[in-house]
Amino acid sequence: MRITDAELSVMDVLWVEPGLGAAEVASRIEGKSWSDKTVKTLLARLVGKGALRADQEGRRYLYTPLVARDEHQKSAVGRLADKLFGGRAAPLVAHLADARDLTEDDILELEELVRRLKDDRE
Amino acid sequence: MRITDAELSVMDVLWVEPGLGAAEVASRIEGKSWSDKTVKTLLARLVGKGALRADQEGRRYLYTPLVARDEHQKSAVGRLADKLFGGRAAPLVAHLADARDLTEDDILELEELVRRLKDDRE
DNA sequence: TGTTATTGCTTACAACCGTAGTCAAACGGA
DNA sequence: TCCGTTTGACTACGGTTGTAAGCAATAACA
Repeated sequence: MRITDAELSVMDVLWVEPGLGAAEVASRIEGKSWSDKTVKTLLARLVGKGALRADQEGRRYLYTPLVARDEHQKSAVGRLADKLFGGRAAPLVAHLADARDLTEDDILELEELVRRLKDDRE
Repeated sequence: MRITDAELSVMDVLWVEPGLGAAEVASRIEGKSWSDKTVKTLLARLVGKGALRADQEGRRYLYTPLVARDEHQKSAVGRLADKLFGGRAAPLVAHLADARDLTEDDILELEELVRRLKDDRE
């Protein structure tokens, strides 16, 4: 399931705080100056494509993600790897290192991650 | 500059073999059964957005990338990192490892990459 | 020389996306 | 009870994307 950029802003809110109503979601969107109508449209589209559940509560709905953020991140990264790098991981990471200056911590984290990957494999 | 999925198929051909004419590009596209009209439209759009150069040769054009594949990969990966991971590299790689089973070789390559990153930094 | 194939240019068109307006029902307060 | 406010449903509308058709010029072939 493809979640568009605009929709992602909405999901970001609900991943952090599930079960909000439309107005609450709208008020928590950062960086955009969207009309609440816009947010409602996005909510409706997300419900339509099965990314959110809408539970009626009185005369409004509370929205909850059906797709975990984790899952979405995973599938988006996987798609990019396939599309641009024939599914190969190392070149992707190399380009990432090039695109974003990695901090000391990033590198340590990566090191640890690679160590874990190696261990898991044995 | 954003290159769409369909456009990417065209770029992929020209990155491997620059300076082809429209018909040649069309014949080298893999995995799609596109009319040559479709390929021409995509070529024109790519020229329009400055991703390709069109050099007239007789009554046709030869197309050559103006954007290096490398540059495109880098910016796409960077965009994804920003959009989904707040620009942080390590979680992206972790999700990648989760999304695609890494081979022994992938892991060794990653290890080598991390080593190089560390060395560069000192 | 008349016809066919090729090429680029222009146009099309439905689906999707970002952004939002209109409308009607219902609730909450004066 | 009347009115503004909130909410969801429906509709809109220009731009982008995927996919392609139509047309006119020209090159190639019979």
